[in-house]
Amino acid sequence: MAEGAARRNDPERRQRIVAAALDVIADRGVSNTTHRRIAAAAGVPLGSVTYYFETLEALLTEAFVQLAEEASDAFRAKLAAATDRDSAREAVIDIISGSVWAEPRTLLLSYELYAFAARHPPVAAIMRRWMNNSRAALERFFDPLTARGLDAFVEGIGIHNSIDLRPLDRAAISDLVARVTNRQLLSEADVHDG
Amino acid sequence: MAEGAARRNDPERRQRIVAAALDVIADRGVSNTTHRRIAAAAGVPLGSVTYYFETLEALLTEAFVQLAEEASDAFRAKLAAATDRDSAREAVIDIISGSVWAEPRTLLLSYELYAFAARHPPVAAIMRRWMNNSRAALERFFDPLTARGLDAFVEGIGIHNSIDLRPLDRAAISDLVARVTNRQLLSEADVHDG
DNA sequence: GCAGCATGTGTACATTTGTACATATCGAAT
DNA sequence: ATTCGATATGTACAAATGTACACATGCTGC
Repeated sequence: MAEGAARRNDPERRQRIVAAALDVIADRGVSNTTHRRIAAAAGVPLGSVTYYFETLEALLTEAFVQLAEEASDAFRAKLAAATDRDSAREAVIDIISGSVWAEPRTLLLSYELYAFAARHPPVAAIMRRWMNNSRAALERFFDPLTARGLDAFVEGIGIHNSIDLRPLDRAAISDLVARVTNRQLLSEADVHDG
Repeated sequence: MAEGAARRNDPERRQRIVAAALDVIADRGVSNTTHRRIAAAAGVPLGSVTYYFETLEALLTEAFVQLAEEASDAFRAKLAAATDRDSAREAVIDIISGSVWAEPRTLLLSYELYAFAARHPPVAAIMRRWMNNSRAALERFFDPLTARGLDAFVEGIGIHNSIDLRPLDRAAISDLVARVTNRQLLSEADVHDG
C-alpha cells in the first residue's frame, strides 16, 4: 500500500544488481566490469541491467555510493559503542587491525572507489561526507586535529598493511594510536566528552 | 658502439609511449585507457604501440612500475638531504604538504596504481619495494615502528587532503608528525643516527 | 474479467577494442 | 653497394562492448 512499493515478483532485483556490480568490481576491477558480467553475477539477463540503470556509469556510481555509505556506517557504528577516550582508542585500533576496514575486499574496492571518485564528483561528495562523519564520530572524544590525524592513520595503515607482507600487529598499532592521541594536551585544551 | 644502443632515428619512442600511457591514465583512468588513446597522446601511430609492447597490460604494468620507482626515488631523495632527526621531520612534512606526494596528478595515479597492483603481482612487488625503501630512508633517523607510522601517515594524510575541501595546513601536519615521532622514547630506546 | 502499466527479457547493431600482420624504411656491417 | 635485421606503420578483423528496442508477462485497480 505504500507508494511505489512491491513492484513485482522480484522487488530486490535492483539492489541485487548493485551488489553484483560491487562483486564484479572487486574481482575484476572497474576496467573489466561490464553489463554482461554484472548480469551474470546477479543472475539476471542483460536486459535487466539496462532496464534499471540508464548507463553503466550510473550503475557504478550507485554501487560506489552504496559502498561508501556502508563503510561510513560501519565506522560510525563501531565508534558509537565507545563511551570514553580509552574505548574510542580501542575502537580505532579495531577498525585498523581488521574487523571493519582491513578486509581485503573492502580495501580493494576502496582503491577502485578513490580512482572512480576522482572523476565523478557525486561520488567524491559522498566520500567527503563519509570523511566528515568519521571525524565527527571521533570528535566526540578527541579534538579536531587529533580526529583528522586518526582518520588519516586508519587510511594509511590500512593500505600499507594490505600491501605489506608482515602487517603491523595490534600492539604496534596501539602504540602508534596512543602517540597520536596522547599528545593532544601539548597544544590543545581538553575537549567535550562524556 | 654499446651493445644495443641507438636503435634508429627515434630512440626514445618507447619511453615516450610509457609516459603517454601515464598521461592517459591520469586523465581518463585505466578503464578508459586504450592503445589508440596512448598512441595519440604519444604522437605515434597505433602500430608503434603494439610494436613495443606485447599487450596493453604489459604496457600499463611498465608504466606503473615506472611511476612507483619515480615516486620512490623522489621520496628517498628528499630524505637523503636530511642530516638529523629534525631535518628528517621537516622533509616528511614537505613530502606530505605538497612538494612531492600531494600533486593531484600523482595522487590520482597512485589510486589507479593501487587498484592495478592488487591484480598484478609484479606491480605489487614494486610497491612493496617502494615501501621498504621509504622505511629504510626513514630508519636512518627513526626506529622501525616510527618509520612505519610516518610512512602510513604520509599516505593517509595525502589522500585525505586531496579529498578534503580544507586540507590540513603545514602547522597542523607538523604537529601530527611531532606526535608520531616524539613519543618513541616511551617504549623504545634510542636509535642509530649520525 | 479486463485494461493499463511497470516489470522483465532476448535480440540486434553500430562502435570500440586488442591484436595480427604485410609491408615499408632505415642503419650498420661487410 | 648490398644485405640483413631492427624499427616503423597502415590496415584489417574478430571479439566484446554499451545501448536501443520490440516484445512478453504478470500485478493492480476497477
